[in-house]
Amino acid sequence: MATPTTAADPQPLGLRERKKRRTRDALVDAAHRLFLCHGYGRTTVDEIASEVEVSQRTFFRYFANKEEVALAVLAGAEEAFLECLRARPAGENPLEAMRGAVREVWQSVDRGEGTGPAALELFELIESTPTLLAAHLRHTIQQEVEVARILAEREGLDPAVDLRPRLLAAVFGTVVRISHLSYAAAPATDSHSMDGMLALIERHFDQLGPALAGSWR
Amino acid sequence: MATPTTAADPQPLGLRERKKRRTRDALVDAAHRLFLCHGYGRTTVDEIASEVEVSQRTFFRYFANKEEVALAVLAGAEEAFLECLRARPAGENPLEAMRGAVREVWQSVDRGEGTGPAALELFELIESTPTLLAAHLRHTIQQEVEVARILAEREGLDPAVDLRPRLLAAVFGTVVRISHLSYAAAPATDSHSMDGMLALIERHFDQLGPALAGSWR
DNA sequence: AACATTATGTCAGCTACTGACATTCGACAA
DNA sequence: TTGTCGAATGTCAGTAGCTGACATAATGTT
Repeated sequence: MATPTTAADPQPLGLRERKKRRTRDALVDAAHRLFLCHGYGRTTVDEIASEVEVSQRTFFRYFANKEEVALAVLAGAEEAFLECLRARPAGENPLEAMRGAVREVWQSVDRGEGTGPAALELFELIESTPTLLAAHLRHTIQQEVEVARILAEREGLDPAVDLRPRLLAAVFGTVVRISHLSYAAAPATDSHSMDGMLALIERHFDQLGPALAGSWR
Repeated sequence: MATPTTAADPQPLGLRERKKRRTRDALVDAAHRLFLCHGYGRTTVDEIASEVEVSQRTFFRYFANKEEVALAVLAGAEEAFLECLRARPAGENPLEAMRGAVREVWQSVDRGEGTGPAALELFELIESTPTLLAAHLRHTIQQEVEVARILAEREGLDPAVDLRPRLLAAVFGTVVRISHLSYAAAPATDSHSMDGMLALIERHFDQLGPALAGSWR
């Protein structure tokens, strides 16, 4: 019965891995607190590190740079989106699949998994911090490349030849981003929920056709 | 006749302004040479400054950061695009106006004004340098906001209410960016000219409708 | 020629980030 | 338990981007 190493049934994580995950989470947490409180620029890496009682050098072993710790939770959500998209039924066309995946992700956020409630504040922080915005946009287009890859595979296309996947992924990303913006910009009136966000995205998608059409009058 | 200050007929620029412009141009030039030769990351600001025989501090009086000197010529092209767009006849619809403005800018580049031939190499440098790419994307969306403002004004719309200008500007920016990418990625075969670039953009725009349509098969 | 403005140089300092090496801590076996 | 190995961490020194403060030099103005 008694295996020498503690059994690996529920979580095959050793003590070591758990500890690493703990300090990583603690760093992200402390960083967010400090960023939201004092601002990104006025928070030094040393402060974040000493908050978790870790050396600065260790911080940079977990995160390549200061931006990464700020965008960490977003990176998680992006990864979740990719997994949802890959798991969408093959019968759906590209647009349906992406809408479905976005819905899934926001609903899981709504249930409090992962990022939690600070998502909105985080968006504002990013938008108002040039460095963060730049890094975030770079991540976004990387995400779009991956999304295009998935879409092309679903449809059996070669992404080097057919540019529709890349194009659709980019347009979709744009719609989501603008939705985020007008969501955050809107006075915190009604429907500040995930349903509100999804409705916004749908609405913007509906405006896409008219926007591309010739005249607007 | 003899005005004390030299007359301001052809160029109202004083000696001071000319000198400033000269050193600024020299800095951009030296920076580009060094970046393309040794890479962005391996070029220090001190090297750029001493190349022009200027102190590092002076460099930072001309450019807020190292990225800015790399993206300077692009910023010029973006400004030119805005001016062209503002000058388009009011009869054109938004899409026509933007296509026309893009055509004008590329044609002026073709005539050797401003950026010149190094445009392609610069794009590759930006795409392959994470920091530069991030900064460039940030500039791009700022540009899109301004474009949306112009479009809204042309059509007499309130950009806070109607999101079509913002949406169209973003989609247009995306199409142009992807066109640049596939232009640079293509083997330097035929039509590596401004006409080729414009044709690419047109082609991608034609694919936009199909890409947004339901199924691709 | 004298003065006001403005660009530049110098210096000191902060912060992000990295390489190298020593140390400590968790994993695993005897 | 003990000992050994590898991984995580700490410490230290150093580079580079960037800024404020002040002195100096160049330019424009009267």
